[in-house]
Amino acid sequence: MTMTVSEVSIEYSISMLSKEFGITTRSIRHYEDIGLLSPTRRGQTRIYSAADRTRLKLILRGKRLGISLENSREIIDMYEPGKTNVDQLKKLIDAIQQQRTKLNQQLDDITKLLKDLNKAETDCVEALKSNSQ
Amino acid sequence: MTMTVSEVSIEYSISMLSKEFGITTRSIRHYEDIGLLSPTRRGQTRIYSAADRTRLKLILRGKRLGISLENSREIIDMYEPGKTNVDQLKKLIDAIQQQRTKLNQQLDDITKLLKDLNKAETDCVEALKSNSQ
DNA sequence: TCTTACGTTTACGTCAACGTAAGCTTATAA
DNA sequence: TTATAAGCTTACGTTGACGTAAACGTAAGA
Repeated sequence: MTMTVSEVSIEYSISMLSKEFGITTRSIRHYEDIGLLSPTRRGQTRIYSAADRTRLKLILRGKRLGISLENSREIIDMYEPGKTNVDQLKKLIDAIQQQRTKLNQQLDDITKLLKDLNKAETDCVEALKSNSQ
Repeated sequence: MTMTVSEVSIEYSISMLSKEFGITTRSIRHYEDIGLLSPTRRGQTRIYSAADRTRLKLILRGKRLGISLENSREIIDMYEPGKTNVDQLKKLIDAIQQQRTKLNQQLDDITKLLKDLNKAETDCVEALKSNSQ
């Protein structure tokens, strides 16, 4: 059987993803347990698509921002508005606005913390200088 | 007994702080349990100073950034370099740099997430428009 | 053939960050 | 004076996000 390039889609094993992102396979399976991922199977073995990999990437980005897995699911689902229902769309827009508010708060927190760190560092450097004299 | 204004320092009760920051008194006591706060006492009752309140503020800011209480303690302690030891100072500068790296990563994550949210929102609005026609 | 690597499921364990009583004291308002 | 609010300690419970161990299947290389 022959196969053209267009028929081949990218696939990832669980260990490939765990190595790429520096997490354990247990974590990846856990994300599946709670319905955040649903890779296809070849026999029992999990096969991850490029879309699955992207979802995982989004999950990890959320984690770095202190977003719970549960909330990550909601956020990720925002990107795929397969919901034609008007009420659901309005809810989505509302949720998006809330998330934006939280992110802006984080932005503010980060700039403040960075300023504090700068101050702390110069203080340290000063202390080192006066110590070496 | 008379008292001049300069003798009076600002004090807070535990419930005042819990209301101001929208957290439970249990949380505040928990932060004390693990050594993040150490208010003075009037009898058994906790009395919080302006400095205590600031520490609490920093803790909560850290929480919004997904920083653990343990790490928050370290970060907060960076601001008070009572350490004259050169090694400790160098360690501090190193920790500061690490924290900065993490924060910059978060900054990047946030801008990306905000972009995604904008896209998701316009998609929603579009869907609403085509739905109302 | 045997071991080594990678995959699987099931299930109990753990750690952080509190929640949630229970049972007690003290102060102020009705 | 009673009850209502605010404070306290002690201690067990809970939730999220995995860790860890057991017990097993499958495929490739020495």
